Amino acid sequence: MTIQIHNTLSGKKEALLPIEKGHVKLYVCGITSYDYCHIGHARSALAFDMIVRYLKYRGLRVTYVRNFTDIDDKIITRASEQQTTSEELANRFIREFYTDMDKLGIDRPDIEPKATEHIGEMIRLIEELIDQGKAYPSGNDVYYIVDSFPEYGKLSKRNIEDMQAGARITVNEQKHHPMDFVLWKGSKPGEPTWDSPWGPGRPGWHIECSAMSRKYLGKTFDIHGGGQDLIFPHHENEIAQSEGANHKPFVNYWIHHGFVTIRDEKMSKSLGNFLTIRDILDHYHPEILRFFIFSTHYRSPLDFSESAMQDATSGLERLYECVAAIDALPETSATDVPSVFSDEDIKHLNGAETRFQQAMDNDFNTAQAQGIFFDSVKALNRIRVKLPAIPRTSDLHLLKSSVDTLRNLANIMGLLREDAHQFLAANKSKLVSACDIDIDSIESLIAERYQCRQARNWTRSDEIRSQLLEKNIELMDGPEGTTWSVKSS
RNA sequence: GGCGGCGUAGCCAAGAGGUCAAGGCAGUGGUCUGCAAAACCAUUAUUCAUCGGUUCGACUCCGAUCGCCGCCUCCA
Repeated sequence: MTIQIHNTLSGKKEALLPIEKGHVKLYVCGITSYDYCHIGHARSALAFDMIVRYLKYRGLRVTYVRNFTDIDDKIITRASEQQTTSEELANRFIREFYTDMDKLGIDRPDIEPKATEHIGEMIRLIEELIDQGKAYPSGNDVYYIVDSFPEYGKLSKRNIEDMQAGARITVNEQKHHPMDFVLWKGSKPGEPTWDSPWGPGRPGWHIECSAMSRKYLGKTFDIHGGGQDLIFPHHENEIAQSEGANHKPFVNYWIHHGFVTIRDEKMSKSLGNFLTIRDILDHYHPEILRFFIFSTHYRSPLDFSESAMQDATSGLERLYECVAAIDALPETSATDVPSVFSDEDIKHLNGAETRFQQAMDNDFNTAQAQGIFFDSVKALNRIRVKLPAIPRTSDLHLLKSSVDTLRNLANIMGLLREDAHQFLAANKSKLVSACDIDIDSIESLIAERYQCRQARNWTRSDEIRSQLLEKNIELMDGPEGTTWSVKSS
């Protein structure tokens, strides 16, 4: 069984066959660093984090490169607005990016090149293109000759004529052809500049990825990824530059993930529906965001809403409740009682990892994989409630090893990493802070109710129950005493 | 206008030419409980936007229609 990946280039799922056996080379377009990251950036980083973890779990070596665009028009504009330099602004938001990524528990890529540290490589690549007659200087700029690359449009499945018919291309007298795109921009006074054979200037956006991927991964590598909006023009232009200069296929598999929407609209600042990662992390545990993001396949659109996050919270808590309950069980016990496992339970639990792999092999279907987690939880809970007061030791072992497997698989999506008991307690205290009552009052009411219950004073006992319920606090009487939780509205 | 994608139960979301259309959330009935909650058991789409076609057989393939979304300008 091989891993199947949906390849944007072919529009089909294809078996992943790395160029170098057992070693996948992956390049992902990272952020342009001029503002705080939003939930869409989180989805991107999370999707590739999951993909890298899964590839590694499947025994592959991965070299993962993700760049920072730290020079570009937006950065220059924002820097001047804030009366700072592009460099300071870009570095500041790279630090903020790391803060967010760390909170989300995202592993660092192996190499994180910055555009400004690879100006030389870009200039060299542009020179190669000019030498081959595929680019031309014009004014202070250098442009790529789109007509020199007959396959232009093969990734985004469009052709030059159709796009011109769209007539949304800004007129630029410097260009010989309206579809030609800039490789090097001559700088205006006051802008950051680098010396080049064409005078002082800075690189165009697309050239950095061609130059940096070639440097770190070679002329042809396995996977290139990014958001769906990058297919055109960014990735199309990268192909034109790289294949134009190298005369070799640039990338074998293109992976593009879908957008995060809010009320079914793409996030944008102009619509005012822009949510930063830190906005969300103020209200939700990072694993809840991860659970939410992985509840939909990475290529589908994902609509953010409070109620969707509420569902994700409930779902993740269900997983953690199960883990916490089994963690609380003793390690060993009597050995001579009969097992409470049914053959079906055993089959279910033992087959979980295989079914997980089948789901994930199929273009990283995390939504389906999550369903398998719940199947395991259901089996685990079913067994747990059947456990006698003194259970069979081998039953305990089987429960605990199944939970280990569950944790191990969930970890690929960055889930179930926390101590289950602590996770639930932390979530509870976060929720209770939104309620009109504090933990001490809850505890003292529970103590009072305990006395009432001892005295079989059910009237007062129920009074306390409903009194707390009004504050959204739900009581649960168990054999070990009364516990409470915050009711999800 | 061009290109791409989507339309599956109250909501979210997998699946895929052929025994029962995953799973989650919500709901209902039951077990448990002094009463509850959680958990467990049972139950909730004769049907996969609509209409045609291919096929022994389609929700899954093809075509058309309707609706929604994205890209074509910076964008994850």
